Amino acid sequence: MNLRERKKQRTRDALLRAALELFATRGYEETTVDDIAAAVDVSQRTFFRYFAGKEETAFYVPRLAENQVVEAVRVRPPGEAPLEALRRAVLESWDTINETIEEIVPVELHLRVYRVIESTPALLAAHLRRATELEEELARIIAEREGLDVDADPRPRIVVALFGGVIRVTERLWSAGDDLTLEGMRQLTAAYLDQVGPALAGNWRTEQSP
Amino acid sequence: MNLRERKKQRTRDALLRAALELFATRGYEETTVDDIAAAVDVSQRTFFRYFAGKEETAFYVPRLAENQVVEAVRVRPPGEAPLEALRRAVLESWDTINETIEEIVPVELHLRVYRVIESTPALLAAHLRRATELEEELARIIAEREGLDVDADPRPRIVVALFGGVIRVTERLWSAGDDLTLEGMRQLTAAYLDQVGPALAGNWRTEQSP
DNA sequence: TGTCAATTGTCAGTGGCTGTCATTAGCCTC
DNA sequence: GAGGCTAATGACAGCCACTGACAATTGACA
Repeated sequence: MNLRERKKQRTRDALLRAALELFATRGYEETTVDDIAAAVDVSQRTFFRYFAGKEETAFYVPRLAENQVVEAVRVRPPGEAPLEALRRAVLESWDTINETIEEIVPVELHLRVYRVIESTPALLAAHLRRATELEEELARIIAEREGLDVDADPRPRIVVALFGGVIRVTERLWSAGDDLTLEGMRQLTAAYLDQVGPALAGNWRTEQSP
Repeated sequence: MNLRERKKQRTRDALLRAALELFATRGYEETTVDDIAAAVDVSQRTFFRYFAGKEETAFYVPRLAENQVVEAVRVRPPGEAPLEALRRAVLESWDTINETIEEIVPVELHLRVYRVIESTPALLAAHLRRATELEEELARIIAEREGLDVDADPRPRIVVALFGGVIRVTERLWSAGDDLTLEGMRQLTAAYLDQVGPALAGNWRTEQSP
């Protein structure tokens, strides 16, 4: 790796870290791109040469996690039912996500930024859009597993929509709660996915939820 | 109603219509607030006194439709299963949405704008965020119907997440297709909601989807 | 070492959006 | 119906995200 390449890498890392640190402490809207650039001592223009926009820095780490989930789903044995495959893939990939994140920024910082994403309208909106793109990708993978055509059979997209919906609900509840650890998120997700069956079964009033 | 009030109403309507017309023909990003203001012959500042932002104009009509759906769910007889109540509420309220829209703008214009929303990243993101807020509201209504506590029992949110997910899928498919009528949307939604059961049932490979 | 190409900084400009203040226009009372 | 009051508007200045263009710098490589 060149000196040039190394320098670029260092600038990129520095910008990313400075941005996330500022978002986590001061808030997203309260942080200007000039602030970030100044923290790393480069021009504002240089920031935009590394990131397409302020948003991109906030979603850099989450994107890594998402990619990992997609890979995990791809690798699931084809015998499993779709929802089961999705369930195992998330829970499993979150067991190893820690290291992936820590290579870039402290996990603790990432979790604080995650909370900022959930509580900042503009970021939440962007997050949800990314999520639907992810769902489309997952639907295609599921369809392929089952030997179906995504555009002809609604079922892959429906299952993925259900799954994605549950994930979003847990994300929101987790970020609003006070157990802001990866383990807490994992448990909440597992618990909610366990409730999918009961939620879709007959009469709720006859049986209490655990 | 005052002359003053009437004038305000006319300005608001004119701004809204001008905005939607421009979005539908030229595109959202290609339309500046100055363009909209100029079309109505008011200052840009005045535009921002009527609407919080450019986005708000794009979502004015959709918000009317959403409110109608929420009301329809509220009014559903408590005997119905949650998912069934949601299903009937949407399909039913879409039967009468036509008139509600036409009071503000031509339905045809609204449908064109809707397509712009789905194909413009920034608008799609905002739309999805609004949708999750709507889902939260629906979850509370469902919970109340069933005599449950939304924050203690995951099932209301899960059902609503599934429902919302299916709606989003159909919205996307509809706007990407070529039958851009309310009736087409209605049928697509009904068809997809009918597939929820099959999608969640056992082995997809044994039974073909209709 | 000198040449070439990539990286960066500077500057100017656009578009969304906000605060401020003076002007205008409808409203209401005497 | 004149005049004072208040709400609506316009004009202006400014912030922030983002982009294009061009010049200056800096690493790469012969």
